[in-house]
Amino acid sequence: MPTKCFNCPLRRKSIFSPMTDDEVAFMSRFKTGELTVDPGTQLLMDGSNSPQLYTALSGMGVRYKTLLDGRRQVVSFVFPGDLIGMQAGIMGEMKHSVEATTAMTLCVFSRSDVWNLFKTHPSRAFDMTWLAAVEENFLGDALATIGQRTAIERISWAMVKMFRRAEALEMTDGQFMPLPYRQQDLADALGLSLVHTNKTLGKLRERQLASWADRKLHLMDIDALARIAQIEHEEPEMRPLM
Amino acid sequence: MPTKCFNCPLRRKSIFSPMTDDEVAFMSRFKTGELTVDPGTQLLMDGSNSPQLYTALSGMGVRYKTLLDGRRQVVSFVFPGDLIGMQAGIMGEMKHSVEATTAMTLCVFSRSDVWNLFKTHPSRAFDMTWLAAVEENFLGDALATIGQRTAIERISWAMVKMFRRAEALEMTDGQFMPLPYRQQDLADALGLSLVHTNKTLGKLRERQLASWADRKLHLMDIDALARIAQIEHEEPEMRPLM
DNA sequence: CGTAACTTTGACCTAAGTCAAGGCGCGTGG
DNA sequence: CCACGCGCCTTGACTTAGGTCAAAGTTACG
Repeated sequence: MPTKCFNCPLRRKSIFSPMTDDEVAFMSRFKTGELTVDPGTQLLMDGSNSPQLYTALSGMGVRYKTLLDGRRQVVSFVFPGDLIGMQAGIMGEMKHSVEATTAMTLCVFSRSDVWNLFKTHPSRAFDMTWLAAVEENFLGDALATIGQRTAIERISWAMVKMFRRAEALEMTDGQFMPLPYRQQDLADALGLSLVHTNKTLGKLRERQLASWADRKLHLMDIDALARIAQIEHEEPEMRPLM
Repeated sequence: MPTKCFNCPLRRKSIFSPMTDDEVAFMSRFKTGELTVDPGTQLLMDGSNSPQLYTALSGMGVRYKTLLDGRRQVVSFVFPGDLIGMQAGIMGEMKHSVEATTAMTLCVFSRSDVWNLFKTHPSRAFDMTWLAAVEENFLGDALATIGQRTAIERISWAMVKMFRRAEALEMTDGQFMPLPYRQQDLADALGLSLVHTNKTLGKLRERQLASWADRKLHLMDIDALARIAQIEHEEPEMRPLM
């Protein structure tokens, strides 16, 4: 039985900007269903013009691009609350693929309703654009990371970024958070080889800064990691939820 | 004397989706002025909450992020028709800086009118989101380039991408296009050192594929470059102009 | 209990970075 | 009008971070 938007568990998290009753009611109508998928499921394919967009309710995934010869770039990790498939919703075609890493449940929206959303609910349209801007900003940061930072800086950066996201979503438990990916996924996200990623993770473990095993990430010293990665301290910003 | 939107020279280019008379009229009101700047001018600063957004009418620039210790990542090159400062317009604060490389003229919009645009002109709001999605897609491609491609592939990728953009804007002259940047800018965009960028450009010159001097790029064999970069052939897609 | 999907480790290699010096064109001021 | 300084490009010599290869652990699972 699908969750009704008005008691959406995600919306209560303090990271998400509040919605008016009218907005919630509209989203309830906008939502066409709920989807549950197994780990490994391909949600969206590069080049597809999927008629659906999704908001991740629970579970985690990866977005990635593939070069002709098979090299893979992980573009970002999908966390609960993320909107998936906006490119298809706006531009008509996906430019990357999305795969579920764990089991996921997703709110399903219909692409053809997006235009209606823009016409009748400008505040929700604004929020959707906000999400696009947040994503653009993130990709810019990721670009700076891959383009300029060393391996240990990159990995520290990724851990701090992911941990902060997890904190905002109340997914952390003390110094721990779930991190159900493979080292290969992180390597593909950071433009490093699997072997070098593994060895660099080993260094962080030795130095008692972070350790990642059994799909759990343990950050022992997030400030030290942030210093290594040269991440400035920033308050978590509120963001909309679609 | 500022150009009126209804005879905007840019809008005529076939790459830009057509606008209704009503949309043009609205943009005319949305536009608060025109700005002309000298080469080297800082248009927007990381962290600023500039009250303005711009559309580049002519001239070229760079968007970039800077790490604490000064390392610089060029996020993208600004071409005519690009919307600048949407992050501030939507999220309230710029997350990168923008600098004019050549002299530029820009349409000026007021950030405080953006919300009004969403309320009264959903089609223009949709277009703005489209631009954000295009930019997001581009940054994803750039990420894949820096993360996965070798130096010669990266540079070939950049040249083909830029040349295609220039073609769409009718800025090319046969095999030539203006490219007023320094090698350092390209290096910072691709995550390469200046020296290695220079040597790789030398290789492309030797192999008679591309040569870049005197702020002009000469692409002798764009297909060969696209093959090196593993760029799939794609028709230039129409995009909105703000 | 075998096999497949991941992680870990060691040995070796190479693409790209760093350092340093020189060249070239241009603008400015003596 | 020339020369000196500055910004940018070029080149060569050397170094290194990170890649590749290969093999051995580990865990989960049918």
